[in-house]
Amino acid sequence: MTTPSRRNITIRDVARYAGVSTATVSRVLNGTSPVKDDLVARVEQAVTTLGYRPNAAARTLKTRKANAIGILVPDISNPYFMQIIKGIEDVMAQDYSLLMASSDESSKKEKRLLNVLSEDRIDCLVLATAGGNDEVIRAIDEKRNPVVLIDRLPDSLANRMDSVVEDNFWSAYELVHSLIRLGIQSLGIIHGPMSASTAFQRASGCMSAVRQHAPKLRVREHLGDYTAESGERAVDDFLQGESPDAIIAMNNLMAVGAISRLMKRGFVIGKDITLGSYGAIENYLLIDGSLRYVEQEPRTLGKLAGKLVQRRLRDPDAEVVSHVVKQQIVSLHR
Amino acid sequence: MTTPSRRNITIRDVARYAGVSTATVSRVLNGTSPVKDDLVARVEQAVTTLGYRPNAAARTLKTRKANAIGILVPDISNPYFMQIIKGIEDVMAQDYSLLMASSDESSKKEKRLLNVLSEDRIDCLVLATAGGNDEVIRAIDEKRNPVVLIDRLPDSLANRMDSVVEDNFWSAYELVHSLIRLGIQSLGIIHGPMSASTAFQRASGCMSAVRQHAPKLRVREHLGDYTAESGERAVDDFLQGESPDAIIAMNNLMAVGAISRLMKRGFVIGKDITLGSYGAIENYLLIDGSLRYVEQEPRTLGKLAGKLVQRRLRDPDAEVVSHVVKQQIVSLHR
DNA sequence: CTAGCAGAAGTAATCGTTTACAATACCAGG
DNA sequence: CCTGGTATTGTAAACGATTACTTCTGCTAG
Repeated sequence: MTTPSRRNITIRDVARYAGVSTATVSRVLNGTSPVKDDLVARVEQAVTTLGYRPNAAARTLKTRKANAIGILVPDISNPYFMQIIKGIEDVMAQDYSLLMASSDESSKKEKRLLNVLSEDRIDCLVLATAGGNDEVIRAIDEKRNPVVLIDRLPDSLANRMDSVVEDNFWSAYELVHSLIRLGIQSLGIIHGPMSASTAFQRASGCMSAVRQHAPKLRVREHLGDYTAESGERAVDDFLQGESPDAIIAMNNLMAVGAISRLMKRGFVIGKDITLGSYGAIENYLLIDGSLRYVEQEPRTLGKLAGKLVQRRLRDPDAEVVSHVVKQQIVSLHR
Repeated sequence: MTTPSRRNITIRDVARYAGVSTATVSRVLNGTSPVKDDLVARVEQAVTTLGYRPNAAARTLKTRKANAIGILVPDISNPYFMQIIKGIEDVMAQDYSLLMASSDESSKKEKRLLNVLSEDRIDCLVLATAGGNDEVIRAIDEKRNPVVLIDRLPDSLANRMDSVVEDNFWSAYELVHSLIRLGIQSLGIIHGPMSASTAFQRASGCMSAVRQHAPKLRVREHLGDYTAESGERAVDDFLQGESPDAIIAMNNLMAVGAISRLMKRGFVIGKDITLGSYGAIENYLLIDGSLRYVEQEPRTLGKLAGKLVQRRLRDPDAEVVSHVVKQQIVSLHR
């Protein structure tokens, strides 16, 4: 019905109803200092009968604690980030609300969201940056509230704030290396957008493995943007010429796009062509064919980030921590 | 670094720096009333050099507008709800922050989150309820801020607040009907948890179709909980006895579980057994085999919800709107 | 018997905005 | 040159909590 009855019940109403002062009500509610049992009872009574709920804005204004943490990721519909968020939730959600936003891999949108989030509505920001906002981010971390970087770590921010990232270089290196050991002669690599630090590091890892272990490997590269569509386009691109022995996609979504395109074109994955992916693919167990991928464990990563947040909130001056988590290379067969 | 320099820049600092009153600064910032050009310039100058950001809590306290909307769903990692959120974002995100939370299909957790969200931190709540909190929800809608129900619509809340739901009964009916027309003799149905209104309505639809079109159909039912694991258990359950001609799962995740289990057991979907699902399955195009499902279009649903939110915010006393969107039955073959 | 103190409750200032209201300046008409 | 209006700007009171500080008990120890 959404009826009026505007003007909410305030702590004053409760105080009046219980015949005590607002200070006492506040103390009962927060347990900040002892209150006689009978008064406690009267206050609690009043709270429930009036249906009082404290006003978060007022409390935040006064205490400078928002009891919320912000999470800003490039693509909230990507299961990878979703799992990270779940991980953070695992650790934080009892005491904090999570304010989430998605930049859609756009620096501009990210900037807008960063500005909104830094209007004192959160206590800490967990951020996987789309890139291009290093200055703003640094300013937020220094002036507003601590930032914990996840997944993406631009050089200019490294060691200036807490972070949890993967060993992208190493994992990509190992992934390519493992394909090389299979004896492939040609390889197609689908890169992510170079504005993302992960894409850049993974690309370096790939190239390094090639240089070191198979300098004569015929490599073709396609610059994607971490979306499934760009994975499809990459495959179309590669299949223009002689089809490569193997294709690797530098994130899960592009791998999905690639697989779907390959299957549509009649390839049997793991037989006609070898496929590698940085990151697991949801429901991949449903597919016939084999896949080699870097196992990312985003939920663990999220938990780590959550712990860093807690630590940082507890002690704002603790020294900066940078976690670099190592991944496994996994082979899946059916 | 997270250095101190605590005490943020306030509107007072800006006013002082620009040599005007706080009222003028506020007016420049919000464009609420005309200000002479030179003052505007000086204020803007001050804002940028000082790096001023308004304090959202103070503004919310004063204006009673949080510029945020809350979204509470039973499972934020389910792509279905994720797409709904995307849809809401499409419509709302320019002007509002989205505060999201997941109840994990638990009434208790939902209640806690409802309480937190209703502490005046949002202007409107979009809710897919896990069930069991009808009273609390009604109170929030009446006393705190408007609620728009999505996906789930408990009877006791129908017509009391805005809603966007699917025609669950009809869709489930049609899905079963379409299988019956294939000439199946036996059917396994994997239900969702009856605390969810959708599960109940879908179950009714299924049963009604059976009664009406194939009263002699051998039906077996399994009570799941909308998770993939429960889909797997259901298949195990069904395969204890004589395996049914067809199995349908009443949501996407349970269908994923069922498919995965069936494939593991060597069934070729669409050949050895017919599969139906309420809701599409991400990346299903990757699978060999055919599937018949109810196409849900969650993103559209989210957009509709977003529009209702906007309308409700514009006019709190507008009459209650209930959208019931119809679905298509889709057949997918490979 | 009273000073002193601890415990419990109340008073009122404060957080950073917005905005009703007051004040001021400027200008035209008489 | 004064009056009344309009256009800007300023002053200060809210919004609803928390909390430093004050006040008021009642009790104990000297």
